[in-house]
Amino acid sequence: MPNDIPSVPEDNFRQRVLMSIHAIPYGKVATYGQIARLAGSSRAARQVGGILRKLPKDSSIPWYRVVNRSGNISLIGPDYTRQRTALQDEGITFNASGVIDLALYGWDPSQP
DNA sequence: CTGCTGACCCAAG
DNA sequence: CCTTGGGCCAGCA
Repeated sequence: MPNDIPSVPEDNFRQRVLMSIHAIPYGKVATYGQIARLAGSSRAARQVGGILRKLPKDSSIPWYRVVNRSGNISLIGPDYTRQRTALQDEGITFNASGVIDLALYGWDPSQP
């Protein structure tokens, strides 16, 4: 059983990824794998990052609310700082290792 | 069409 | 805890 979502195959994967990210609530974060799953391709976590890389700067999408499985920011350099600052502005805290506590700030789509 | 790439993830050791 | 190795799959040259 290879796939998760059989229907709506016409939808662009990209569009659904962006939609899923847009649904992340303020003050919460989601992982790349989580977004991939929500977009219908549970194993396309890598692609999520690829899409975000190409994202326009003036996008209304909260790209910074996406982190990797360990609760860490995958970006490097100035981009790392930009994302971290944006998250801290929403009240999200990092531990000494620069890791977000996903049990605390991880988004659970089934919870309002 | 083929091949390489990567803001990832997981299981083993 | 860390390191390896393999898998995945949408873009892009």
